[in-house]
Formats: sequence, structure tokens, C-alpha cells
Amino acid sequence: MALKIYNSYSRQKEVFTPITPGHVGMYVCGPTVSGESHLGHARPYITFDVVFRYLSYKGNKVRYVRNITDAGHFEEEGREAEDKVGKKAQLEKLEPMELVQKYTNLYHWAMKRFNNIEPSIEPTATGHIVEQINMIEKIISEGYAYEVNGSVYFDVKKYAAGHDYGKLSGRIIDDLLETTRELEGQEEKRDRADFALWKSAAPEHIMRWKSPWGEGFPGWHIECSAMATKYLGPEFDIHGGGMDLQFPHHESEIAQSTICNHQAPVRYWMHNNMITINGRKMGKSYNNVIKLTELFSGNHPLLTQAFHPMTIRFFILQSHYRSTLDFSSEALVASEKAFKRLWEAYEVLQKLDVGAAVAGNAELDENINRWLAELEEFLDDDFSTAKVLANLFEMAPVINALKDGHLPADSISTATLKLMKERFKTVMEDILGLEAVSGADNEVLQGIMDLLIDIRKEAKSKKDFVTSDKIRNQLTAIGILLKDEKDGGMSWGME
RNA sequence: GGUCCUUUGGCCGAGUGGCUAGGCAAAGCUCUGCAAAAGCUUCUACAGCGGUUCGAAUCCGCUAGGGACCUCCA
Repeated sequence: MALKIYNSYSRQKEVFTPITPGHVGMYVCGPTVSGESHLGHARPYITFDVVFRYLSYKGNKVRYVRNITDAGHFEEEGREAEDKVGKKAQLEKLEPMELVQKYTNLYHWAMKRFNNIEPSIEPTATGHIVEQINMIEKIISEGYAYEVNGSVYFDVKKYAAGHDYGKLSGRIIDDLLETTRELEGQEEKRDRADFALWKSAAPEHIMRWKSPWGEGFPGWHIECSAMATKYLGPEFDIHGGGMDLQFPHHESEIAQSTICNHQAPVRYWMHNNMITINGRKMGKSYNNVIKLTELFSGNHPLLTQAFHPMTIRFFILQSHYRSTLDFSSEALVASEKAFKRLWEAYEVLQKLDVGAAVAGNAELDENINRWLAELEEFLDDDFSTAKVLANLFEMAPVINALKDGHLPADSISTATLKLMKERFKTVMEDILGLEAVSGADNEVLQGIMDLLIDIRKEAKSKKDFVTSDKIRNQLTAIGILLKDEKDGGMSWGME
């Protein structure tokens, strides 16, 4: 089966063919570590983690590059060029690199909790100043950039004359050139559509580097082009990021790399949509973000409780990555319950030991095989994780019914059961990256629970319900749920 | 103002012109010492109007609402 990816550049689904068979180069725009990550940031990294996992599952050797932006961006281009990282650092009375380290650590911690696999290479902007300067020099020598007062700008008008500037973001260059809005400090640029490759640093600027044009810092877009080129080559397979980066960031990346390397850098552009809150994009401009630390702790007015990273991962996977996804505490509660149910069914499945040589219920057996086969079809169809989960849910009642004896043990064949176990594990753990929420991986705790369950079983068999209820109620009070099962067994789990 | 997207049942959300997406919530039943869990059943929607079609949530047009980008943003 062929994987199809929706290419933002062509605006249609295309069969994915790697440049080098069996190898995939993928670049995803990483965070600016000048502040804490919020829920909106979780989406691209979870989305592209699944892309990474699935491409690997399909037998590709994937080089996944995701940068850390630790050098300054412009607070507002054209106005006083401010180094975002530097500015905040001064406010907080921290060394810039101390601040960068703090938020980088927090970001890594969150990524780990989401069970995201680390990228193959995680380059930093500050570690690639030389590469960026080299690239700018190349663009100047090609005649597509010019220097003014220690800053360097990309000549968009000249580029647009021979290239399709605006194709990715669906923009018309003439409209950009005619924008009426006035910004201060535009006079340096030959044209308002031009963007900075290098900015001369004001004296108070903390982050600054020597360059052929004087001391300054790199422009917003050049770091990604420089690092992508360095690690993935002049042309690579996939470039991902949030939809809000399409313009100007990605559009500019295309322009820079195309001039520098004489070819378009990216074969497939992938953009995830935004997470919204009350229908509005979650973002710092709207002042409506919920930080990941707040989500994990429940410490936010809009949250009714704390949410586990897996709940958030599941929540995100329940929608398609190109749709907006509306956040609410209720929606997360629903995801938490849904994930719990699915995961429990999955655990039951792995312990299930039923089946017959020939399925007793041919129709059911057939359905299961179809549901299982469809999992990969859905993933091949531009990573339709929502449909994958829906199919898995179709099988949950079957699993539970087999366990409870509502369905005869020989309803399905042993071959089907075996396939089911294998597919569930592959899809849920390896591809979707889901993992168990609460651990009974603590041996001491497990031992104590075994003991309590033993005592309770004894009490129950003597019809001593006072004792048995006491055990169950007190465990409930500390967040451990005991469930009596059909066969007289008991299972437990953390709230 | 320009460009583009979107509007699905109480809520969240899939949806390729014809066949019940799924989840959460709710109601009833079964099981159960009581619970919980689980199973079964019920709840059939596509903003409005018009058009194309044998047939439209799905295509086209208009109207209304919401949103994104055009500036830092995942």
C-alpha cells in the first residue's frame, strides 16, 4: 500500500515517494525556547512524532531534524529590532543562555512525557551561526540580497520575478508589495516585502555575533534553511510545522534555499492546524494559552482537573491533524475516559486466550480482520489517526465480551486473535505512541495490592461484606479502584 | 481591505455523492451481596436558501455565523 500525504505546496494528496528509496529526510520547526510550551505546541510535535514513527514502521530509515530556536527573533520587524530571548532574559535577570537552558529542559521534559521519540538531530540556532552567515553570503553573491547599515535583506521582488514566491501560502506577490500598512523603520528595505537575513544589533542587545556586516544576529528564517540544508541536503523529503508558519517563515525558507542551492528544498510540505479555545486560536497573541505544566497539574481556571500527557496525546490523535481542534476541559475529560477504556481493552486482549481453529462466528471474525486491515489503510491516507482509533474502538466491545463470556470463546479463530494482539500492539504503542498511564510497575505496591485482594476475597467468601466493602471504599478514597470480575477475580487500577 | 478555510446530533469529533464513523454524556435492561466495570438496546445529525443529479453532509451558487493568515506565533 502506498502512503499518501497532503502536500500543502500542491494542495492535494500525493503518493509519498522518498528521494532516496528507504530513506526519508524530515525537518520540523521546533520551539523558540524563550518561554514555556503550551497546548498548541503539543500538536505539531505529537503529529510529526506519529509521522516519524509510521515512516519508520514502513521500513524507512528516517532522519528527523527538529531545531531549537535559541537565538533571537524580531519582536516586531521593522521597529526596534529586539532579540526576543535577550529581552526576556533582561526582565528576568537571567543570562540568556540560562533562560534558554531552562525552557529547553522544560520542553524536553514535556516531549518525554508525551512519549515522543527524540529527533535524530536537534540542532540549535546559536550552534549554527557560521552556517547561517555562509548562506547569507552565498545569497548576496547570487545577487538576491543586499546590505544596509549592517543588516542584510532578501530581495523578494527580484526573486519573485523569476520564481513563484507566494505559492506555498497562496499569496499574490503584488498584494504584498502594495500593502498599505505603515511600519516604522522600513526605510532600510528596498521593498516592504523584503525580509531580514541578518540584523545589526543595537548596543543593548545581549545576543550578538560577529559577521562580515558587523555585529548582529541572524534573521528569523535563515536558521531553518541553514540547518535543514546542512543535515538533510539541498533537497529533502518532508518539511513540517504549524500552519501559522506557512507565511512568511516557510515561504521565505523556500526562497532562501532555492537561491542558495539552485533547487527547491522540499518535496512535501506538511502543516498541522491550530488548537483553538472557544473557537479562537490558542496563541500568545490572544493571551489564551494553557501551558503544558498547567495541563499536567490542573492548575488553571479553565481546567476542572489535571490531565495526563497521554490524555492530551489521545485527544490530539482523535482528530485529523489538518483540522482545527477545539480545546475544552470537557473534551479532555471525554478523551481521558475514552483512552482508559481503549487501553484497558487492549490490556485484556493481550491476556486473552480464546479462539478456535475455525471461527464459530464467521461474520465477526471477518469484521475483525477487516477492521485490522483498515488500520494501515487509514494511516496511509494522510495519517488518519481518528479513523484508526474509531476502528480500534469497534473491537473493544468484542474483546470485553470475549473476556466476560458474553461471546463464546470460540467465536473467533486463534489466527485472528493472534493477529489482533499483534496489530493492536503495533498500532497503539509503536505507531500512535500511546502508553500505559498508571503503573503497577512498582513491585512493592503490587505485593500490597495482592495481599489486600486476597483478604478481601476471603471476606467475600465468608459473606463478610463489612470487611470487603471497607477495603474497597478505603482504596477508592486514595484513588485506587477495585473491580470485582465475573470469575471471582479482582482487578485494580489507579484513578 | 486582501487571500483562504470552516459551519455535522447535548458535547468533542470522522466523513471518499448512494451503505449506522467513533468517543463522551443521557435513558432502559442484563450481570452483581452492593458497587464499579462490562455487555446489549435507545438517541440518526449535517447553518439557511436555491441549483446540478436517479440520488448530496459530500459538487455549484447565494445568504448568515465562526475562524486563520497578511506582524512574533506550533
